[in-house]
Amino acid sequence: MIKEVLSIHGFESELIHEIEEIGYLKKVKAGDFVIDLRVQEKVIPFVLDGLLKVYKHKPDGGKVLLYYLEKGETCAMSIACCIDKRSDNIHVIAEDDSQIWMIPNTYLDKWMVKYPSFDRFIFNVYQLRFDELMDTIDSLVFSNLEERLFKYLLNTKQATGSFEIRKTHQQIADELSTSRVVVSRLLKKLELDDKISQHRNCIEIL
Amino acid sequence: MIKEVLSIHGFESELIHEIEEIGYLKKVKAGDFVIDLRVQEKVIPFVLDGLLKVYKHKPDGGKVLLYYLEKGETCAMSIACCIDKRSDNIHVIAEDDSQIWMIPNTYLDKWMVKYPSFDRFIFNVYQLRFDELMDTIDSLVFSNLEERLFKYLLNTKQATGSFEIRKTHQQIADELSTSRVVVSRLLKKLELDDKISQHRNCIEIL
DNA sequence: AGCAATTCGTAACATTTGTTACATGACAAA
DNA sequence: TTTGTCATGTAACAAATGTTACGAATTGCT
Repeated sequence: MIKEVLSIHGFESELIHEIEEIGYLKKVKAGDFVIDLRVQEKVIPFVLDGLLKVYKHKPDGGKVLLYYLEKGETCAMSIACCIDKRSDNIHVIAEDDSQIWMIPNTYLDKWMVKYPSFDRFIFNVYQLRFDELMDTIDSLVFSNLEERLFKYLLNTKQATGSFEIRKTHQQIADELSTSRVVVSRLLKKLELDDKISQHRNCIEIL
Repeated sequence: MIKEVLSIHGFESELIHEIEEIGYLKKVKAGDFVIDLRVQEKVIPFVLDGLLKVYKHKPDGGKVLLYYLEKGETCAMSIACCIDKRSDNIHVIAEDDSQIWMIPNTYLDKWMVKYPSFDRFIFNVYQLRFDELMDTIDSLVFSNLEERLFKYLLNTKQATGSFEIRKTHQQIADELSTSRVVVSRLLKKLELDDKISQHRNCIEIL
């Protein structure tokens, strides 16, 4: 499983071997905390299977979904935090049951120097997340909530690979950092516009 | 001038030499376009002197300030765009009269492979801008306009090194992607709270 | 069936932000 | 000084978003 996922990135076999040696497997259930960068030890999560969510949050409890982490991906936030030794207000939660290969941060620097493929990989991770953050900013500045909500639904469809999104209005409100009532109101509007259809605990994208 | 600025980053002397050979100086006046990533050729701007602003904008004309570029800094957006060959909706405008060393994008990849210090430098640029984008998202999601405006003023004070901000309400509105009337309203509020004092074309931070 | 908990719909209202219109004051050029 | 332009203040209103409250529908459990 690990070999298969790692080989996608064209890592040297020696690097793959090291990653196998040094990392460890973590299995989580949907909804579990994977990493809380405030308190836990610094590790890089490497998604072997499942789906994770990366949030930015405030001390007081408010939070907003930044992006999904799919199979084979890893988290630029974690890397940024590890390298800077900063404790940013980021946490990672499992969206589905997932398997994650955890790599202690102390090996990052070494591997970047030692393995060109790893250096390249980290660079690409930054590129990818940079793009996503730019899209996020775009939505936040230039879109109203209705558009932002719809983009969120499309994004979730993309990440889960399903036209049916099994979430409550409250959960969606949490991910967009707004209130349940507002989400209900806007979803109703989207439904009237025939962009979605709603069932209990489930939104279908048309 | 170039040598002095480049040496801050601990570049190898051979790299400095290459940068001197291949780049070229561009002088701009306050308000000038430095780069429009939609149309112009791909280059990396390296600020020798002055102050630049990096915007994200929409096709229809709306725009928002992402961050300032100070002396010795360069732009992660430009790099991301160059490497991806993407045309992101980014442009760079001079805040003050500035001198910029322009480096054609074709040398980026080469130098990253050839010079460890350059690879490291690019990596650090990403780190730095990542942080700024995270702060921007933080403000957009968790703050109201008044807070966002005040943070903007503090940020500008930081970048310019002056307690006096010589901008009109309209200019500020453009950078925050809102309207002049709203900015006037909120600045009045900040003035009543003794956080700033206002003069014509000038806001003083207290 | 009866009950409790969850989910969703909706109304009524408050607050924030955006828009339009116009008045006032400052400044510079003639 | 006079005139015209620009920057700011402010009112009145519109639209978007947030909040509180409550009722109806669904689900799961006993």
